[in-house]
Amino acid sequence: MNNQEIAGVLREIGEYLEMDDVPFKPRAYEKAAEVVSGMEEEVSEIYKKGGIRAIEEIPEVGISIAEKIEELIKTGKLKYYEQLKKKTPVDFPSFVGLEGLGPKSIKKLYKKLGIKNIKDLEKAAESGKIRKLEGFGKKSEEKILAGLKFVNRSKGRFLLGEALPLSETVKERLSSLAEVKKIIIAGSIRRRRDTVGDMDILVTSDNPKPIMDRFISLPEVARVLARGETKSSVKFKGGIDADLRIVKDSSYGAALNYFTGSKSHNVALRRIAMKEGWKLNEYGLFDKKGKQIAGKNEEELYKAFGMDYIEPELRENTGEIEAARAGKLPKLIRYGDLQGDLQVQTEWTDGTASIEEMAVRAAKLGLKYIAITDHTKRLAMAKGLDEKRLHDQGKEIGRVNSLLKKKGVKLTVLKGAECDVLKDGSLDLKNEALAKLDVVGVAIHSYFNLPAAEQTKRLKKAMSSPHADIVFHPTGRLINKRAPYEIDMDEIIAHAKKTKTALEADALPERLDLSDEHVRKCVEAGVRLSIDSDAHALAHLEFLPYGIAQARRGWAKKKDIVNAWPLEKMLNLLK
DNA sequence: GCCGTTTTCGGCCCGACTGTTTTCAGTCG
Repeated sequence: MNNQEIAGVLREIGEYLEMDDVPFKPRAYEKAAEVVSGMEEEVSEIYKKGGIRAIEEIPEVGISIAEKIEELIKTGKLKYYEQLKKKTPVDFPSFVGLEGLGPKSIKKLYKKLGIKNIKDLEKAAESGKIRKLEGFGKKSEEKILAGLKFVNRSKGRFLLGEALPLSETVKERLSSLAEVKKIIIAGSIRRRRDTVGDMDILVTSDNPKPIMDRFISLPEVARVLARGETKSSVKFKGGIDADLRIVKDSSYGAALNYFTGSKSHNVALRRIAMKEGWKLNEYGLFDKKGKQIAGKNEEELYKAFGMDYIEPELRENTGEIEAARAGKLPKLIRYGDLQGDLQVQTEWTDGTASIEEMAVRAAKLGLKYIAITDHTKRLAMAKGLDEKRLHDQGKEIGRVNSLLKKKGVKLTVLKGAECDVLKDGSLDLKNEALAKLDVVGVAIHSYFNLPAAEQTKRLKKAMSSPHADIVFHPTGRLINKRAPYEIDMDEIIAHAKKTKTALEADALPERLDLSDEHVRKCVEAGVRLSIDSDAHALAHLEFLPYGIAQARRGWAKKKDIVNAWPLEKMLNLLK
């Protein structure tokens, strides 16, 4: 049983308990489910290694939930869950994505109309049975029918690479209104999570009405979910939901902090406020007498808590609060800190632009060097380079470098390759060819389904090559499309340290491997990272900030990133 | 049911919006 399945059962138990108005327990199960579903390591593996004791070590999991997880792992079933399900046999997962229906309403619909799943619900709504129910009405029925049309479109999370540009568009459209004083995109987009569930927009104004009017009638809006004086919610045509909140300027910092989250970061701050006898909400930080202590801006807010300013990317309640109190937050790599890009493909293989075009664009973006890393011969589909063509490409790179020099462009093009890792872990090109390159990335493009032990061994062997400088896209995931291949990342990180191989934080928005957690482990282990665009076209060179964002989320500093160093120093850091 | 600078009991974040209500419950983030 995998983490998502375990989390699903825990979440459902929470819903059943909520249904019966059980106090506090629903939140406990919900929190445990959230933690389990967000874990990198399989709980079943943790159990295998350390038994029930190790499961109890998981945050938000105590003895009682640990026992239930143990039963799930051992038998694939859970008696407690089955009893709850027997009592109220509703199919909770089928209701996911339908707004406005929680456990209480679902229970009522089951008790009164025998509705068990979303199909039953649709029938009942269409035949007008719901509007007659006590506590429901005509509007509730209409809302359900309208919601049903969107259920399948809005499942799952969205790529940061989709949500961020859309949020910029919305921001621009609203900024033109004279009533808008400040406008900023908050939420998980501001924290730069690799995927986001929705879009949070914060505006300060003394006259919210015209802003709300404009917001709910934006051309991107498919449906208005709620509309109030200070808060409105819409669903955009692409399926993503967006909330707009409007507060007074004096509450800007508190509101921004509140709407940036994460939820658990906010809860932790509020706990601290409570201990001081203060109150923290989206309008400010208030003392016992209700007098505002802070809230105009975030810097002031954190200062009032005796903390250094915490960058949004760190606000996940994973130690940043303690570090900020102790003055020990890392000085994160900044968005302009990269000097080069070490993974760039061209028309020599599956890219669309020439070496020269890529170089000129990269220089325009302020980079000082790029490595041309086309695919190698095993990837025949992508016209992978053999030793001969790689040699020819080297000559072309020489020509481009002298041309750039003549033109006064201050950028160096490096010779490289994205060398394919064969099934047995050996590399696709001869050592003599690899030895002539400045930068060798190694990458897995085949046999994604090997068992973890074998896949780990395979990649470790590739990393042991004296020429392997960087592991490109080291998890192989495509977000929402392809799971990462099974690999023991802890072992890979340890081997990277031993062999002085860098791991790549791939900046392509649908890849973004490594995850923030991986980055943090690398940083703690002293393993260097490279942040590369993995560009296959000119426009892709602009993806680098997405990679920087994940590195920041993993607490990476400038010195942890090989391509944040000047050219000479960077080359020295490679093997 | 979990957690602990409140540490084995007694707390548990806080507020907006909606719809069906005459004062509030449910849902959401």
